[in-house]
Amino acid sequence: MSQMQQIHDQLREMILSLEVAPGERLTERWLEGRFGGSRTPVRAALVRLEAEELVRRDGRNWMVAPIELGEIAALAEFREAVESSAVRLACERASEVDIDAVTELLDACEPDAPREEWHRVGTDFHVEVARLSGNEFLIKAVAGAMTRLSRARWLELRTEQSRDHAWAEHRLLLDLIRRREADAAAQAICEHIRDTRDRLLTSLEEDRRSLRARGFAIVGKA
Amino acid sequence: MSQMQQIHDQLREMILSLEVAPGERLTERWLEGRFGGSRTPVRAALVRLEAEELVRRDGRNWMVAPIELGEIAALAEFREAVESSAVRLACERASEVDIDAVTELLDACEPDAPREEWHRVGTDFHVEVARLSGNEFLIKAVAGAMTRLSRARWLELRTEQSRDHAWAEHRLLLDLIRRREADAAAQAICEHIRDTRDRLLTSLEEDRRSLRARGFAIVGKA
DNA sequence: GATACCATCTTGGGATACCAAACTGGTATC
DNA sequence: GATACCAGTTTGGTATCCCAAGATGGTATC
Repeated sequence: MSQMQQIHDQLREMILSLEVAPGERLTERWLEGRFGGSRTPVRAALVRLEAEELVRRDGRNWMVAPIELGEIAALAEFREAVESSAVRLACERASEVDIDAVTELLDACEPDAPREEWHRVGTDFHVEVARLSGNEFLIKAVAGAMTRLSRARWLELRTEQSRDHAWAEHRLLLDLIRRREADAAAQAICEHIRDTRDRLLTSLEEDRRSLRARGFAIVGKA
Repeated sequence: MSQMQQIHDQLREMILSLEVAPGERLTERWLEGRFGGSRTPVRAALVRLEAEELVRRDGRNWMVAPIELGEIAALAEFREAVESSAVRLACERASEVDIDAVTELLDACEPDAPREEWHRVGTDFHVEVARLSGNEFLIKAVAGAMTRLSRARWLELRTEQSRDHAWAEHRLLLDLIRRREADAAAQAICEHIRDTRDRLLTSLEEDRRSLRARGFAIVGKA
């Protein structure tokens, strides 16, 4: 694999895991030293990450994309559009075995699994459901949206109840798809998305001060 | 503006205007000579265009993205999801003056306007309608989808009737938005999208042979 | 005549050197 | 004391050089 790929993947991981703070400034020379490549692959990686909107230009400089509260509401709206359509198509097209595979994804998450695991599966679930639609554009749109939400979801302090609640919604959704109840499934996912949005916004708004103190740029208002 | 920007914009224009053929191989050194910059900005521009999926890797080489027939059907599905939601939100949120502005966009296109003009307005219309939703993600999704369709739309031989037909559908849609009839408007745009898809696929399938002869890679099947 | 192999050339990947613009800190002047 | 200005430093933008891998074409061998 090329160095550019490696740098891209590593920096991406650092951003998503909040190892580098949202809003933090990045210099090409620091990254050069950090990853041991020269500026050429570093810049290529930055350009790619810019396209994924994980990194942004601030004048002439680079910065890690801040978390924008206003974006979370808009993203929920977008997800409703895309995911409800994906779910409807999934009801028409998904095979039993493919649906079962997604169910197993949920089951694989033990109650005492580490937080990383829950976070990852919570993201992957939506992408995998989108994949049941068979439409590449819907899949990519969902994957992109979940990436954008990833850091906010990580910051959300999740109680065991709210986690169980979300998982119950996931299982309900899969059941509806399996029974090919398109309208109900679409409605279920829309409600789930709105639930998530509300929990995220409440949580971030509450913790905004302390997150700022950790150097995280949480900007805008819901 | 930086050279990278210039090269990016120029090459993008060349691709969208079919000045370079879909599927054509691009070498960094050729672009270097063509645009008068060095390889560094050329490569940065290519990476950006790759992110927009106008350019693609073919092994280690670069190529102009081919036109894929299978993509057109999937894109129509995606557009239905995104644009119908955008239109519904537009019915809730768009101001009269904003709707009027989009109407003027259509009116500005004289019957004897050059083909480029019709093509551009036909694309912009959908983006501007999406803009009425006020949701950045929906706007970007529509803009991206229209970009992906741009070259296929250009290749379509359009009769004056089919052009008038499309324009009538556009006007109908705006009227429905103005009257805040969300369901009807959403249905109208879905029908319009399906009409467009059918016309595109028919046209491309028919002309496939001659387009191939011009060196255009039209791959896959609908 | 076909095929396997080798020299050569092309091409993208990466490293580095240089430049210009922006920022920083300090100083001198009002 | 405030402000305007200047030198030094940092940083991204660009050009260019080197390298390894892959493509090419020609030749020798069977």
